[in-house]
Amino acid sequence: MTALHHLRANAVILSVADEQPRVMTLPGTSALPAGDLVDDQDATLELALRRLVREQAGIDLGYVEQLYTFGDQARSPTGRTISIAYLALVDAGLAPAGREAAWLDCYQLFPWEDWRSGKPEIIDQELVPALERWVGDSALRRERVDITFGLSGSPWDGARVLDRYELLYEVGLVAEKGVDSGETVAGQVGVAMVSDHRRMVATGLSRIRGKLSYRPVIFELLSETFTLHQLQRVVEALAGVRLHKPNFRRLVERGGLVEGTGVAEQKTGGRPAELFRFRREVLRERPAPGVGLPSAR
Amino acid sequence: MTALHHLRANAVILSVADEQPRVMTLPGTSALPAGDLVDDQDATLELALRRLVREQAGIDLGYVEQLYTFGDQARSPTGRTISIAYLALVDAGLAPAGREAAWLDCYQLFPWEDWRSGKPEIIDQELVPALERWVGDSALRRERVDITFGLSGSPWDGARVLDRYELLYEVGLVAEKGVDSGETVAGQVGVAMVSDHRRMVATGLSRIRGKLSYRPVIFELLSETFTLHQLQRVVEALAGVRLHKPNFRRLVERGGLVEGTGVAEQKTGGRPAELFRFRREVLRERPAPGVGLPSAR
DNA sequence: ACAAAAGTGTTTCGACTACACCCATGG
DNA sequence: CCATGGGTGTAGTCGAAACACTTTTGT
Repeated sequence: MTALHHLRANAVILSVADEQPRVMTLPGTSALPAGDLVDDQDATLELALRRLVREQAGIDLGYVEQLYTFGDQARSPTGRTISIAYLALVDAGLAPAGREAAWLDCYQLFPWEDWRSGKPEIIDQELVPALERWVGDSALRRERVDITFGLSGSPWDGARVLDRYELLYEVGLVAEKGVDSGETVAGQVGVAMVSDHRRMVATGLSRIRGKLSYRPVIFELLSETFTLHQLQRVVEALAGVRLHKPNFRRLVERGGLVEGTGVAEQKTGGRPAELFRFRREVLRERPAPGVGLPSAR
Repeated sequence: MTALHHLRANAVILSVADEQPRVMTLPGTSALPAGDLVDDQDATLELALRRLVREQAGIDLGYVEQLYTFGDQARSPTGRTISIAYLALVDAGLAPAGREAAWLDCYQLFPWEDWRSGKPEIIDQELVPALERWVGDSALRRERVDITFGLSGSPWDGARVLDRYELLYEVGLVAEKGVDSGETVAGQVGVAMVSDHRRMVATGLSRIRGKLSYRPVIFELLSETFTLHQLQRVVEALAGVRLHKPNFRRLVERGGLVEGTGVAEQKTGGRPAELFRFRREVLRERPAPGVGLPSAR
């Protein structure tokens, strides 16, 4: 009656260090922290995940949300594997590294997602030609590629990280496809991860890019106090775009998202900067407080 | 090593008829279509859900997205029950009813969510007094209640359907809590459903209310052509608020979301209205096309 | 005629953008 | 001094909100 299902939990743990978004992996692997959900010692799935990460990586997670449940993998004789993926955000200052945890640069996984120094070359040099071949004269494929990669006059939508990964997967441009199907295609892009872990990271990046503009999640990645410059750099790292400094300052200050502490940070490389902190009251004042990226509408 | 997990899929199937949002249930019950995921005959979980709904309710779903995976229920000796909930939207015109499927008014489940005729009386008459008692002098509870229910000057955020249900659950104001814990509290609100199905519907309503303003999902609930009045009524039904007619028209037309067909609908009760259709090209033009509700930022 | 619903014009308001510019510190 | 980053002013643009109003049908 009830079949055996292999149930796993996976953790996409993100932080930003040195202006790079990065995801936690198990040292020496390209695998996310993950484990079987074998018993019922935890009251909730989220608590099970927290325990799992504590045991595997020695870190107590703060912000955690459920990401997505993946169940489409190749089947095993004992039944389908179901993976419940969670997204966690940690302050780079508190994030461990070394024997227990390693960190992988997200833009090594998705080089086409970092537009901070302009349009990534890989798009026009490698992705577009391959995508064009795949499109052929299919109008459906044409529309999908245009929307997903912002071609033919469509705008680039930073939050479509997952759509882009999935399209590249279908086209055969990412290594996992070759691994899965046994065949290898020339010109694969980005660093691969085991199983469908890169898809999970793409899901996480999509989620947080979308959420930046309507929830103050960004402060989960920063210490208690920070300069506006640091805040801006972290937002830029995640969003993958450069922002206009004077306007960014006003948006977060006038938006009531932060408040000055009166204390100044000295080691800025220039004039000392005031330290700010997240202004919690904003949650009571505005329905959807976030940092507001260009074309968030 | 691997434990037995009871894995189920649940379907929150929404449509709007007679200006009321409603959710599909199995006839004679207050249960969502659901079933065990027992074998691997389906390539993906979503396909398994589609088959399940076809078999149980005799309907082929169109728009489907994964909602959330619930796993916190009371445990059984054979292991935890994991429920993967999906959200589906169907055009009221195509939706069946009768022996195979019944429909339950969403605002019977959540009477406090329908603000189309002003603030629902149940809020001030029943919810607020009970919530105030629960708050006591806890600042944490105070903040949570204020944000969730828009008290003490905080704005009402339509998309927080789930937050509100979960808070009422914790406070003991919804019947499921009594069912689960064996105790009953006086003054429970809204129609209950079996197990955690009402929570799933709340999750679905939250999701779609949030999505209305940045994805053109509303058209999944309408037939091929419609008057702007019909469109507005469906949006209002889901969002639970009245909208300003002239501005609504312009928002969807100038926003490129719809285009006129030149054909007129006669039976409007007044002047004939032009029939419109969804303008698919908007997907190529704008990053996040939606209907734009008041205070969507 | 009048009710009911469709549909248009115009003004105001506020949010975000872009551009130009000044300030304070370290080397 | 000048490089680096901190920080401010202001004008323009665009979309949304509010209000007043006209048009076309059925009864």
